[in-house]
Amino acid sequence: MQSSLFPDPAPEHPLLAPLNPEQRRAVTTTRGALLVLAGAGSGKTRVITHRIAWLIEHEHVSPWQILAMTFTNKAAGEMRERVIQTVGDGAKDVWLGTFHKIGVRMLQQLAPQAGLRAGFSIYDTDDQVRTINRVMKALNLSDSTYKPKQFAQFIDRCKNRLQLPQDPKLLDEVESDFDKKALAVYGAYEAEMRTADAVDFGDLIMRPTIVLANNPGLRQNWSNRFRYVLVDEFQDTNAAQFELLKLLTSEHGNLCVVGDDDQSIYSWRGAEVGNILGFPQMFPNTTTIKLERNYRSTGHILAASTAVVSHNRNRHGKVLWTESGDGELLTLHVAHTERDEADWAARTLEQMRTAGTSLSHMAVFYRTNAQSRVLEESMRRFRLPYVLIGGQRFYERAEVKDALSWLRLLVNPQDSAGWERAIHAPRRGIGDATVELVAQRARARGISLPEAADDLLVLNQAGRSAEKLRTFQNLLRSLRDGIEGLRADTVGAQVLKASGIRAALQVDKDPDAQDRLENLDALLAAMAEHADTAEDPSLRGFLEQVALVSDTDRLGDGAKVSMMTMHSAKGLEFDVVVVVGLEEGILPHANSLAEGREGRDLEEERRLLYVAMTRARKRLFLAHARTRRRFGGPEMQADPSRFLAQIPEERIRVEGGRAASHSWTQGSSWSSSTTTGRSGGWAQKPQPTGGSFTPRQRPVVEQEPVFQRGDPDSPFQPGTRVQHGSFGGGTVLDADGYGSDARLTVRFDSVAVGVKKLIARFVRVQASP
DNA sequence: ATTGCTAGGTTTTTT
DNA sequence: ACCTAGCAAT
Repeated sequence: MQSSLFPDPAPEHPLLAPLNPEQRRAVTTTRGALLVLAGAGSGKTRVITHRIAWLIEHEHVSPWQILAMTFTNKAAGEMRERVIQTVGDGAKDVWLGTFHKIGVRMLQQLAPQAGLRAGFSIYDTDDQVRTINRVMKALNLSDSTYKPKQFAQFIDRCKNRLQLPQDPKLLDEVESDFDKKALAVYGAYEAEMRTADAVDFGDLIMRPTIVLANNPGLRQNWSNRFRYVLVDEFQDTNAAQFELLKLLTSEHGNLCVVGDDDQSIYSWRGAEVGNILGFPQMFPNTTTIKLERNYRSTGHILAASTAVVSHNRNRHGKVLWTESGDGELLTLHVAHTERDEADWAARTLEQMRTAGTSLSHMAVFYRTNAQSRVLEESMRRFRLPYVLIGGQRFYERAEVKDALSWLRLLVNPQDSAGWERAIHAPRRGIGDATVELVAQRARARGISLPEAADDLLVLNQAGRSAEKLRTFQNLLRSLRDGIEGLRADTVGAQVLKASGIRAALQVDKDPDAQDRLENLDALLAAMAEHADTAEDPSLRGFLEQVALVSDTDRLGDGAKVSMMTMHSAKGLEFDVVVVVGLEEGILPHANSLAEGREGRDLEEERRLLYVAMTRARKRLFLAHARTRRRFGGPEMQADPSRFLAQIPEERIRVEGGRAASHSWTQGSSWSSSTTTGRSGGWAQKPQPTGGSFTPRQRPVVEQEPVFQRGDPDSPFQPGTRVQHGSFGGGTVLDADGYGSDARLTVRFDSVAVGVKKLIARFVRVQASP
């Protein structure tokens, strides 16, 4: 069916033996520009690792001449491991890492040209916002209607497109009041970053790119150094990243990009699908290879996910196929509330475990991190071990950030954001007034906060808290003097002690203080591990790692269910996948439904579901709840996601509650809705594509019936006869709440049972006598 | 200067 | 429901 028109290059070579013809071509086409359109589960990682191995073993390229870029540390780690497995330890010299990691390594070597000192700091989003806040104060914009985050977004957007504040094109584009102010903030922010010897995430790509672009000699050197450049997940590159790739391959043009336009889900971060869609035009002699054979999923899963994504108009278009059988049907569960949904997820996973699947091969995906809480609760209730991927990161906890800010100050004495944090960690009698004094001095002289503090002390203008400030500065200096040649974790221990961070927590009566202390110990443990195992065991190396690696990147240790957002799921695969919250407003997310975006956001939401579905190897469970609370408010009606209607009905089975689209036509059908089975669902009805669940097409009743105590419409009027699975028949005494969650007080007929309080969903209303 | 309270916003996704 | 920034009280 998909046999190649090209003869197999060298099928007898052991590296090529496990590959199909297209994969072989992708591995052996080493010269020039190569675009590999790799469908989900088509063996993309295998192609990249074998290609690297092929270059080294067959073409005798030195490992250090190969550069391989990924987007996540997970992907980089996996790839590194697999390459080493294939070619041995020689592969350790391959430059393999995330774009940002490669950016840092380049910047370390290009620091002088980039105007940075060797120990420069990497600011995270939090540091960035702090800096913008300070800049806004300086520009008297603190009271403006715009928030620091908006300016941060503006700055990121500029950097993703390689636009410096003085860029003439940027100046041209500026029109609105916001743009004008944002540009001013951007300029001042850059100046501030320079005084602090700091870079942000955007800089990690933009700065090396600009250096190479402005310096033909360096560009030549770097491009000659890397003879072969490979990029994974190319659909997620932004303009700056693509430009960097062009510069790095300018001497030889050996650029191999692998990606899938259907899995482009990061446009909000500046990714341009155009990079992959227009790649052949950009590199005129591009070889294009499509990998369309899927090795991962069952036929049903593949067909269902393909059906969904094929509703998108803006795509290359691939036809994935598989030789594995159809497998089990997909399952759609209709839950009443998000809690029911979570419980069902836990129960389903438990069943899968009983049936023999290891928990480490199961995952639950959701759209927003906020959805994880209910799921966690259910997992705990059902005693299912789980790992949360993403979410609140270890290194973002306040006490950990406090300790890190001290460490950063030791490596980079000009780190203003670190200084601003460290001076309050712990509280030392220096308040905002003093900090503001320092900030003003820094502004006036164009220097960093720590330097300005020294400046004020020398001039005796540090105000009331001068002595405390002097103690702080001296402490920093003496710590800095003593760390030469020490292990990172030794320094860490010293800092925790000398700063008073640990002591302050030890006397803290807050019940969480113990947890925080344990987190600090965990930080020290991480530092020790780093000192023992890392390629660059220095403190600087540790801080760099912290800035670029989220701790939860590692997964799959132990028999635990993985829980993560659909975004983090990209690149992973699991035997059993459960996707929850498939409702309008969640997926597609409400923010993607705004007017005037030509449906592009909606298409990205659809791709997100596609990514989620295609992670599954054997079983795929989908769920939506009929009501959900947002912001802890009351349960609100939620409509099933329009994307569900795009799954062919013969691929999916509806289970659980009465199908949503029937509930409002049948009155209080919810009272019997816990009966499992297939009591007529939307899947039985022929559905036109394009979403028959949109509100305007629904029957008139918009609101789920809500019953409060004493509500005359409630089917649970006092006196109503009900039936319970184990307690038998009884009579309702009182009802409170609404829907299936109503709390009932029931006198059961059996004297042994007596009066019980229970939840409405556990009883059936008996037919009227 | 620090603590403790309230109000208001928050939830899209991440290197 | 939860977190934060901003305010009043100490």
